[in-house]
Amino acid sequence: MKLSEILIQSQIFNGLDESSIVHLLMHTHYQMKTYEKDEIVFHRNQDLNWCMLVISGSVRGEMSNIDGKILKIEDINPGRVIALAFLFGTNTKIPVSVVANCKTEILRINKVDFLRVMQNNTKILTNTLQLISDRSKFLANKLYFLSMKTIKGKYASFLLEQMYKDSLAINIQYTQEDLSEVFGITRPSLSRAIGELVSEKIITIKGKTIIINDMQSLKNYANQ
Amino acid sequence: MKLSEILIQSQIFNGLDESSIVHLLMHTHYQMKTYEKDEIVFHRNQDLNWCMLVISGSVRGEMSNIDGKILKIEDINPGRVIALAFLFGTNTKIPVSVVANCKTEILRINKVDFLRVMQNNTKILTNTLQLISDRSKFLANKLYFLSMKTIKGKYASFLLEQMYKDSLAINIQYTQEDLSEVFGITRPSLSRAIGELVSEKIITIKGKTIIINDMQSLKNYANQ
DNA sequence: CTTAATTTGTAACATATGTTACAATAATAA
DNA sequence: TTATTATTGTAACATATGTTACAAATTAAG
Repeated sequence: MKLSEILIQSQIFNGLDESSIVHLLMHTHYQMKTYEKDEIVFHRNQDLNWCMLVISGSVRGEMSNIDGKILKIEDINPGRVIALAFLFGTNTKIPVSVVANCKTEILRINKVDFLRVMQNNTKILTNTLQLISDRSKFLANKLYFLSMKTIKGKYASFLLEQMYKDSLAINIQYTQEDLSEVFGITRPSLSRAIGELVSEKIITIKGKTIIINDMQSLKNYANQ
Repeated sequence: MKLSEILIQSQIFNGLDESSIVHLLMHTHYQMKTYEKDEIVFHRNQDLNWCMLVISGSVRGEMSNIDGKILKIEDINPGRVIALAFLFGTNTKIPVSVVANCKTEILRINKVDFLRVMQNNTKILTNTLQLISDRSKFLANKLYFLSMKTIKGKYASFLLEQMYKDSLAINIQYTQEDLSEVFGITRPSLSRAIGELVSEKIITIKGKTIIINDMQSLKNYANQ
């Protein structure tokens, strides 16, 4: 697949046609870089001067502290720019770490070059503005999720988000280990919380399927 | 004080001269609105379609849940735009509530008008980009602060931030009540944590002055 | 199908933080 | 100064979450 064909589907170049993208690439310094599974793309508090677009594979943004506690922020899949929301601030230190989930190809554009492109192209600029704004909202909601909810509340919110078409049976594709990192808690604590929801007869678990028995109580836990 | 004189010092119009600002105002629909102390400017999850610039007074951004838990995000003082980082996203719901700290005057510009102004003025646009980017970083750091640190760690970080010119004596102007809302915890818990830092001889308290006795241990708690 | 690896449940205990209530102290107003 | 209000310290207890360890169950690999 040609690079421009991938870029045409990216968030940041959304709305541009292929010829514009090809033209942009010709006048920009860029390079491709490949990361292996679990390779660190950059560390929290490192300076970042690249606009990095995921071409293939996947990376994750996460925070960890000295005690080994891990908080996974999100996965970043092809077509998305890494740390876009942090790129134009007054200092260049990035507040998250980014790690490759698997073998991943990343397109790197020099930050100054990217700034120039953005200022010359209204579409890219409004895309950027919208993307950063959405990211701020994402972070603010994450803040609420992480510091205002109990573990049962987090799991309840998660289930309600995963619901599809009002069906009360939800198929879960994440392990408890995955979820505990996203919730910023330990795995046994999550397991206990789920066990309590089951013994309160609010949910029933059948393999990878969760059935909601008592929607009202679940919503109360999720406080929504 | 004339409106344009205030705006010239605002973050968003930073770098523009007075005549440009006067010209902008002439071609924009705006209005002034006054809020009394503790009046709600808008609620979490409310739709916002205004660019709101604080002219005088002060408001605070906060989150609260059904159980009455309050998490104060920050104070917003004159010259700053409220919720700027959330204004350009794909949905218009704002993830925080904003409340007036005291009698506050706010300049409201219609969001569509503001978008037009921004697109016609590179300086305002780059200002906006930088401000939103800084806000994202602020939120991400807040996330780390709130979910990766213990209470003692939060207070230690707070003290280290408050240090001025390597002086080991710090003057605190906040009450424990204030701090507990910013830390997202209860006041007695904060008091206990501070008491422990004192009995561990890491800090000494003399009225509103805190003296750091053991910088290394304090930094360990702050994990930095 | 069998074995190995991963995932989950769970128990016993440790620790951090919340809750409530009240006294001690400090700051402010009368 | 005195009275009032705001702030802080603190105790006793409740609850939520972390820690460690291991067995049971499930899934993947040979």
